[in-house]
Amino acid sequence: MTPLVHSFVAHFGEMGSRWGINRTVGQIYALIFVSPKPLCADEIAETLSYSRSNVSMGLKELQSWRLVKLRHVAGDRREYFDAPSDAWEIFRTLAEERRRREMEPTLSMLRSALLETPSCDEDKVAQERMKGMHDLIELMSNWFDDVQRLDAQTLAKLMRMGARVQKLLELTGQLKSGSKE
Amino acid sequence: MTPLVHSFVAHFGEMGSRWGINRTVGQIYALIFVSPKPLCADEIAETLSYSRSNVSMGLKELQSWRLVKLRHVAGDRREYFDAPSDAWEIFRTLAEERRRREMEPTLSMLRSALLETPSCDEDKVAQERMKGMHDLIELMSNWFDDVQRLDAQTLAKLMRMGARVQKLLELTGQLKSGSKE
DNA sequence: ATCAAATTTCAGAAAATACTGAAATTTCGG
DNA sequence: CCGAAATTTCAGTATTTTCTGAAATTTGAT
Repeated sequence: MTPLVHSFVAHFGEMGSRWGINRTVGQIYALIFVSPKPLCADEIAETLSYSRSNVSMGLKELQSWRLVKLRHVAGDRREYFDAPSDAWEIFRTLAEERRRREMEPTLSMLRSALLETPSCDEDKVAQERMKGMHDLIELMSNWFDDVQRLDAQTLAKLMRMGARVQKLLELTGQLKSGSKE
Repeated sequence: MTPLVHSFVAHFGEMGSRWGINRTVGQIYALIFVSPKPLCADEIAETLSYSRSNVSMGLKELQSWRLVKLRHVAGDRREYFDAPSDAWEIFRTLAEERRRREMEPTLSMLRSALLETPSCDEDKVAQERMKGMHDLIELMSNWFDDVQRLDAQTLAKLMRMGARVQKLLELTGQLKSGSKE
């Protein structure tokens, strides 16, 4: 590993826990991400000094996040991995997986909590707050879904507009009020 | 704790680790969030059966995330806590803290990695990939910043538009091409 | 300033998580 | 199918994180 790659890999190892993955998984991903060619488990284990089995589990985890893709090299029985290098694709994948793992379970818990009949004033207040949380999470979740469908270019344009979208929205409001609906 | 509140609290405890906080912290937050009145550390420790010191550390953590606010009750020396109940405010706070904790350190690592002179072809490829990642994170980071400044109403409107924003953008493109710039 | 109530700190125990190596299983070329 | 190469599983160990209780510190009413 060159010093440049080493520092990148080390950083991903350190940040791993904040991102909800562990050190090994973070480092494996970083290594695959910057590698010019697909890597096999042995190379990864060797480079990072982790056991072959640990790397195997890490790769499974990364596949479950859809952050690495399995490749086959002609005339080689081993499995090779590379990572999508398009940042937008990665962002989409992460957003989708996080929604699935971090938002959906809560949404479904909130949905059933909101169906309960409150048994006291305390429950009434609790349900009101849960309702607020539920509605926001649902809104965000649907928004993610919509945004997934935009192409990278449009998405980038939107982001670059940033707060100026507000102006656009005001403008449309005016247009609309003078037309249908 | 009523069964309704209990299930909400338990869920936050379980999800905690996916969200980058621990079980105690998740449960303390959930309890404060749905409580009709501010709670003090003793009440929380009692309700959740955690030690007073654990609750103290959990509250510190929640304060560092700006998810709970310190209150004082007249004629009582103890510290009471409540949580902002406006979902948008919570979202803003979370987005801002996550950016600070999860994106900024990586952005600064990437910035310095990109200043290095690549020592070989491998480094050249690595830097290209890092550049892609850097640019996206920076774009998102700035976008968050912009979005922070929008009021809840505008933000909600934007989200509800979802993918239809694309139409709006196309429209503006047409308008623009017929005007300045 | 005093002192009791409240909070925080921190060392060590408990629990959870990550990691390894050996064994089991799968895979695929012949 | 056979068997070597590759991958996965899993029980046990190591490490990290969380949690507690006792001691130290801070706070604020008197």
